[in-house]
Amino acid sequence: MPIALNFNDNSLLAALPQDVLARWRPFIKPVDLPLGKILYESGGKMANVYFPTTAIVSLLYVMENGASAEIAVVGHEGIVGVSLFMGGGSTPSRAVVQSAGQGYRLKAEVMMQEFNRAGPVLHLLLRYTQALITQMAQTAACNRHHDLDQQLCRWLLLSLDRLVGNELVMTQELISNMLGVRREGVTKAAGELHKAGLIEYRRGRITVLDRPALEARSCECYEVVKKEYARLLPVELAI
Amino acid sequence: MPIALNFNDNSLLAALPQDVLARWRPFIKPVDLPLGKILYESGGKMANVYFPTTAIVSLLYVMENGASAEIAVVGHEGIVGVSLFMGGGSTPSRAVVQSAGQGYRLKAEVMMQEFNRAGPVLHLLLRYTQALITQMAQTAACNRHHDLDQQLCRWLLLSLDRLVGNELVMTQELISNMLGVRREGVTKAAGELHKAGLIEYRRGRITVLDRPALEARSCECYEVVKKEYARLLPVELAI
DNA sequence: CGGCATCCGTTCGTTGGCGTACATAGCGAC
DNA sequence: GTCGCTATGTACGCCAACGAACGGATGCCG
Repeated sequence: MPIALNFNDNSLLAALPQDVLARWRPFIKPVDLPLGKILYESGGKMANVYFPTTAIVSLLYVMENGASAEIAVVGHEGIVGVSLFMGGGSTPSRAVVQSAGQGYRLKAEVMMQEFNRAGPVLHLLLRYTQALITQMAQTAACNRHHDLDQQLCRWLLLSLDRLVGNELVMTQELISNMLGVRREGVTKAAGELHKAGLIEYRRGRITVLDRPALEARSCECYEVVKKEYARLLPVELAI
Repeated sequence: MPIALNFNDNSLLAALPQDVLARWRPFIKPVDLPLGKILYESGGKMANVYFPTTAIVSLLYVMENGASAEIAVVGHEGIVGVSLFMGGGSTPSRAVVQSAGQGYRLKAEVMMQEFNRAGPVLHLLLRYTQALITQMAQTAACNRHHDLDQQLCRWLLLSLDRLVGNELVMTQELISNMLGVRREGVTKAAGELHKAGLIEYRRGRITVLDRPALEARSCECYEVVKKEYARLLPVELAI
C-alpha cells in the first residue's frame, strides 16, 4: 500500500477535480479484493462504494432456485454501488469479485455528501450509470438472442478490457455462473475457440491469442457497449 | 384536451412540488400516443421527455439482424427518456408505444433546467431510474432462465398494472416482438393460459380472468420488480 | 514426490424454442 | 353479405442448451 495513493488507476477517480480528491483523501482506502468476495448482497445495505483498479467485479443476479446471471461487469473504468446515490441504497443484485485485484473503498456517507453538492461528481457518476444501464440492456437482449459461443467471446472481451495482459485467471465453472449456463456448455464453447486458435487454457487460466478474431466472432453486443462507454465517458476514461 | 391539466394521471408528475409544476405548465403538453409511435430511436437525439398517463411505452432493443427484445416497460408510474438527464442524451434502444393512450410531453431543455436545480425533481427522477434499472436487470436474468410460459405471465401482469381494467389491446405478434420470441410461441403459451382459464382472447384483445392465478404462474421476476418499485417510489406512486 | 481436491472432457437422452409452411377464422370495408 | 386483410392455430424437422453421470488430468500441498 503506497503512501501516496495513485488515483489514476481508476478512471472515475482520475477524472475528478483535485478539490474533491482532497476532501476524500482521509476517507478513501486501498483494499484487496480477493476472488469471490461479496461487496454487497442482494437487498443489503451499502456501507461503502468501491472503485476497482486491478480487480473486476460482477453484478450478479441470483434467482430463487439458485441459478445466477451476470447483468454487468465493473472494472477500473467504474464504481461499484451506483444504487447508493441513485436512491434506495440497495438493489436486488449481488456484487462479487470475479477477478482478484485491488480497488479503493469509500464510505457511503462521504460519497453521498459529495454527490449532494451537485457538482462534477454528480454528473460524472450519472454518465457512468448511464453506461452501466446500456450494458445491462445489452445483456438482456444478448441473453435472448445470441448463442453461447458468441456470448463467451463477448464476455472474454469485456473482462480482457478490464485487465492488463491477455490472461484471465478464471475457471470454466465460474464463467458458467456468470453467463448463467452449464459448465459443460462453457467447456464446449471454449473447446471450439481453442480449436480455432483464438484462445489457450489450462486449469483456471485462459490466454487470449487472437483478440481481433475473438471480436469478429463475438456478437455485436460487445462493440455496442464499448462504443457507448467511449461516448459517455471522457476520452481519457475510455476503457 | 382539458383546460386544466390533470397531472395526477402520472405518478411522477403527481409527486412533484407545486412550484415545479407551475414553472413547467407553459411547456408541458398532453399528447396522443398511438400504437407503434416511436418516441425516440436508438442513438437518436432526444427533443422531449414523455410522462405516460393511459399509454404504455416499451423500451425496445433492436439488434442488427432485426430481432428485438423489450428491456423495460414504462406507464403512468414513470417517464420516458431518462438518458436525457443521466447524460449523453441518447441510448442504443428504442422507445415505442405498446398500448395506445395519452401522456404529457415536456421539452428536453425545460426538463434539464429543472434537473440542474438539483432539488426534489433530481432525487425523484433518480429513484425512478433506479427502479427502471431493476426492471432491466430482472429482464436480463429472466431472459436467461425462465421459459416462455412464465415470461408471458410476467409480461401480462406488468402491462396490466399500467392499465385500467383487465383488457389488453394487443396482438400475439406484437407480444412476440416484445418478448423477443416467435409469434407461434406466444400462440402456444397463450393457448395454455386459456385452457387453464386464466385468460380469454380474440383477435388483438386479451382479457385477464384470473389475476391471482396469473401471478402464481408467473416467474418470481414480476414480484421482485413490483416490490422494488413500491420500495423506491413514494407510497402514492406505487403502481 | 505422491495424494487428492479440483478442473476439464465427453456421453446420452430430453426439451424448449426456432424456421418454415400452410390452414382457419374474425372483422372491417365496401 | 362478401371480400380480403390480418390474426390465430397447427404441424414438421431441427438444434442449442439442459440434466445427470462419470472418467481423466492437472497441479497444489504436505
